[in-house]
Amino acid sequence: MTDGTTSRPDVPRAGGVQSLARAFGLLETLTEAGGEAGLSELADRTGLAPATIHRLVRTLVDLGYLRQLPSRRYTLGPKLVGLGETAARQFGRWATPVLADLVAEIGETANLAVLDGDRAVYVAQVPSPHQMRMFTEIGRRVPVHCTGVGKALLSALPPADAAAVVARTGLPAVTPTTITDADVLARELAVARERGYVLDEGEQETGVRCVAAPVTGPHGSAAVSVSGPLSRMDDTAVARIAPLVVAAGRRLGTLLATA
Amino acid sequence: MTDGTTSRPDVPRAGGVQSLARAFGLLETLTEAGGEAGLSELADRTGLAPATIHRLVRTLVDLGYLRQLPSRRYTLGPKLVGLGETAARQFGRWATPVLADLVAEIGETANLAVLDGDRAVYVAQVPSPHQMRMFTEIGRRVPVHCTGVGKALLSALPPADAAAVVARTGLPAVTPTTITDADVLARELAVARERGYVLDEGEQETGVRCVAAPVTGPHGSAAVSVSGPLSRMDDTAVARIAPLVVAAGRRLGTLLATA
DNA sequence: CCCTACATTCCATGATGCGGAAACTCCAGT
DNA sequence: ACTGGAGTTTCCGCATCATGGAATGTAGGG
Repeated sequence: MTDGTTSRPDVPRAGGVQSLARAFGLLETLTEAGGEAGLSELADRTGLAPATIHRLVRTLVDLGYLRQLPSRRYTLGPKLVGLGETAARQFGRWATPVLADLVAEIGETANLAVLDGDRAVYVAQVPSPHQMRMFTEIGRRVPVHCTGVGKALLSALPPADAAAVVARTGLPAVTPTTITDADVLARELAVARERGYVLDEGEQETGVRCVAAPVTGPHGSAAVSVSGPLSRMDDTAVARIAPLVVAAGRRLGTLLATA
Repeated sequence: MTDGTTSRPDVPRAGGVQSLARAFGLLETLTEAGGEAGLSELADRTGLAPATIHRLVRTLVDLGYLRQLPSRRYTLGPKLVGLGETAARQFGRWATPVLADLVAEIGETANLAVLDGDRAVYVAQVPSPHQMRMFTEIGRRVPVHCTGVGKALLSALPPADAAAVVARTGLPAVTPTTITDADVLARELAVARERGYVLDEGEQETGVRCVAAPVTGPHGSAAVSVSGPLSRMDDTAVARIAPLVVAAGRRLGTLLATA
């Protein structure tokens, strides 16, 4: 280590335990590599010595957070599923009451999502009492450019950062109304910043309309959304719903900072 | 690695990177503590020096895997949700085709679950084409004593280990048919080991019948299940379904060892 | 207001993780 | 079958890095 190797640009502030930062870096690298990778692939991607990676990865396998396939490649292990679920439930604990209030007032499904990397992850949900309702799984990761929560999360970011996320993920069309132009999206985000909420007009699933608002917090921010079928979510309904969603976003922000 | 010292629940087994083992131990401790804990509580539970814990925990906070609340207590962070979801999806990738075959043959929802700690976690699912179908979220953790997959997982364990799990979790009644006696459960597990599959007779949700079989693998084992409403899952149907589920369990076991 | 409990920072110590290089394993080519 | 090579795993000496006791800072409770 003769040169200043602590200045790794992609893994910014590693002022803590290096082996830990490296191990989690490996987990993320594995994720980026499609959830499965060999040792040398990890070495190439991270620039670490194979021996070092092997020791870290071996430890993770022993602990059950990684699995080694018979092909000697590595995959994320079952214990991570449990941890992730507990983490999601943790968020849900303080968010669910607020979401439940929203559902009680509005009658449509309410969701809470956080930004993880370049995707939005649903961390809490309260379903609508209607027969026909949205079907969103907690823990599900969705693109940011075509979802209410995704756009709300982007609107809370500095425009440059939001643009960077979009540049990385691209804007694949999921439905006919999906926004596929970065400039159009940027303009919509500007509007969203102005009025405090954002609409999703069937951009991920046809016939589903969604109102979303950011939850401003200290660390990574979050977003609330309410979504339902077009038949119930007409313009009048949206006008009534939007302020409620924005208010819920504020309440959640306060909770997140206080609780 | 064939020595039987893996039965040490509190201290994970050294041999790897200690700071890593300790950090993940802290994450697990945090989970056991209800998802939220202060520094000294973690110190009490783990027996580590506060300074050591603080440094590890600080690193995890910086990395986004832990959140520090304004009360200075710690919670699981948002990044764990994403990792967990990716891990679950990873399992799903190779399991889904097999589950889809099951659904095609049987017409009922098929699930795959793994044992995580003392709970069963659903890691993959293919829903039935029927209107009325099971509603299981991926990543959901359910008790072992009252679910098909749970009992199948237990049946794959050595009887003593299965008994230990049940002793820790207890047998709370969820429905009128839930098994609440450890001996009755032990006897049913013995039968299951014999014939290769296990039934869930509305033990977690009334009116739902479920056929489950273990997936024997090298590391932690898994379990497949098929579940549907009593109206469609009569005795004749079960007799037809059971061998298919057992066969799927074998196929998945082979895949898990080969893929 | 002081006092106690808890969280955080400091710092000398040596245990612990590091990585270059060698041994090994699994395949693919001939 | 034999050989070559890419990828994986083990070895081991060095110094870096994590460690934890003690000191300092920071809320809440009496």
